[in-house]
Amino acid sequence: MKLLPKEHATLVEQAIRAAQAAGELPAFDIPAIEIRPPKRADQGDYAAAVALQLAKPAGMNPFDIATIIAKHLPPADFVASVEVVKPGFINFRLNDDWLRAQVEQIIVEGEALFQLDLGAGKRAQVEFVSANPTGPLHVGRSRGAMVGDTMARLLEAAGYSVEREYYFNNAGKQMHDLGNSLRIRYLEALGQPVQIPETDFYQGEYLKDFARDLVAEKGDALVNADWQPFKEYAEKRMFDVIRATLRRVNIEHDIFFNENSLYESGAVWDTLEELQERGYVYRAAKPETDTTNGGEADDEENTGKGEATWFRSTALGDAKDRVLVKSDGSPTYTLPDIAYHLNKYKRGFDLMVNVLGADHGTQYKVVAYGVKALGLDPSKIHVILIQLVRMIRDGKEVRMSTRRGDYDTLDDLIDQTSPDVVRYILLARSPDSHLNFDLDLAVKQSNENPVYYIQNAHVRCAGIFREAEARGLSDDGADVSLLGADELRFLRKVMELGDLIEVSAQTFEPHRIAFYALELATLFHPIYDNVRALHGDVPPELAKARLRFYRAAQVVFRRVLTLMGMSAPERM
RNA sequence: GCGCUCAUAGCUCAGUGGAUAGAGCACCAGUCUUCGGAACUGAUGGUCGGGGGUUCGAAUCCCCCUGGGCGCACCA
Repeated sequence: MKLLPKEHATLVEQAIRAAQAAGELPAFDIPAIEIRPPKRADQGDYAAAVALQLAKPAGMNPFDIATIIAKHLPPADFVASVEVVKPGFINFRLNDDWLRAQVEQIIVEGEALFQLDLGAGKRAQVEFVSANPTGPLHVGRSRGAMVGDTMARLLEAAGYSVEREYYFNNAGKQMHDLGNSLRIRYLEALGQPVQIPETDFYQGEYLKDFARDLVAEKGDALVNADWQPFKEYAEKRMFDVIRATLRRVNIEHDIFFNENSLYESGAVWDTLEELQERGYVYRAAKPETDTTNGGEADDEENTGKGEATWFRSTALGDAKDRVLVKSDGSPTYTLPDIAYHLNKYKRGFDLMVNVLGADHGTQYKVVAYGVKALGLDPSKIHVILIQLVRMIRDGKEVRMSTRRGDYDTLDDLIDQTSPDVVRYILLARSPDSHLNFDLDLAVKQSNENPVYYIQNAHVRCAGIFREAEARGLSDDGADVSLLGADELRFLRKVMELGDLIEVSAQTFEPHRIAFYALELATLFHPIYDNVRALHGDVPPELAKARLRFYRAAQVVFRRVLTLMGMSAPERM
């Protein structure tokens, strides 16, 4: 399938070169030529503003430049006409016959529609979710889950070979607290008098369930055990729950990477050593430079703790140096984080995408400094920073807290709505934008909810073919030249999908596909009303051509829904 | 206080320096004697938070201001 913006850009570039060779345009460096569909239909299907950009370097009137470019444009099968307009726009109009012929091409490509080779031979990794298994996934985390998985799908569509990775830590204080919390619940389940601690305790109902199961399995054999066996049991059970939840929304990670393995392999200390060799490490009771307070104020937090090991990240532009190893000899989270990314580089990915919550905004920069300090190319990593989700119910914000157990879990949310609704709502927002998840709206199964609107387009196509089959009608050997203006309008939009995949993948903006899907559905439904295939008044040949069109439309909706990790239902 | 980020229709939000700023929902008015029906059509609705600047051209880039969110640990 052709990427029309690129195709047009090539034509324009060739025209500029030809005009320069003919002496009609002066010599200048040809800029990147941007071609895009204009906002209004009377401005053509694709437009180039390059003549306006060239006015200064060429020292000419933009309209004249555009006229000269248009004169030198080589012919192309997809172009019907070219028009030069007022300030200097070059407007292209697609050839209708060529467009109609795309119906067959769409059907041929099927589920691989607009599969690109942008990342051909390249390996990409997307790290997302990465929640420690201290509880079920809650809604706050799940936005990153949908964005990450959709990002992975788009990269696959762009031609990358993609690995999905989940990074977690089962060795820290959180997991210790989890084990201890389960221990208390276990004793409680055995009928022993227990005191529920005020702090460092996970209050979720799920631990009571685990405790009951544990009693059923082992009886009172663990009465005198410490937190450790409880932690191991809880971790295993928790991961089962988390993976099952993710599977419900079509997410499956290829690799679960345990931070602890970086300690077991020695990678953490190797990383420190390498940073040291490169001159980025020093030991001191205080940072060498403290740009936050000019080194004047004697921070209490920096005193009386002895010597720590510091990362001289200020040498790379950081606001302050960071502690790598505390004075008690244990590393901070920063060091294993850097070691983890070093590990990723060693695995040879060409591209690494990290999906993180906005609360990690500072931390990822420190990791980037670490990567740079190790002599690696930080531009291979791209971070998608996700703003937090606010749950709104009855017009009011619902606060979430993992510890107190009164949060809305992703499972709850799926139960109340559907996997597809959750996927779409959490995807259909720019990552930069705060997301108000209106629970009341999401629960509603009405046309206020775009998910149904989009999926219904696919359902309607499927319905047509159920009915056609019942009537013994076929679209074999259809003459697509009979398709009209409505269908052409839809096909024009379809032709934008390839560019959308490319841009989304390159700019790491998976939300674009969600808006595209809605636009496509908005275009489709009126056509479905107008362009009838099964109505008695429609001549057989025309009916056949229209069926062919709907077959292509169904392919497109299935492709788009699949890219979003959603189902393409046959009926609703 | 410092850093990052956001502010666009009543609400929720799109908008990759280009032409007259868009969509969904809500609201209002209609359509289908319901074919395939979570459907369709139309209307209303905007000083793009405010003020400067760069540019032939700014919602978009730069600076200042106002107001939200998040971060500023030898926690993760």
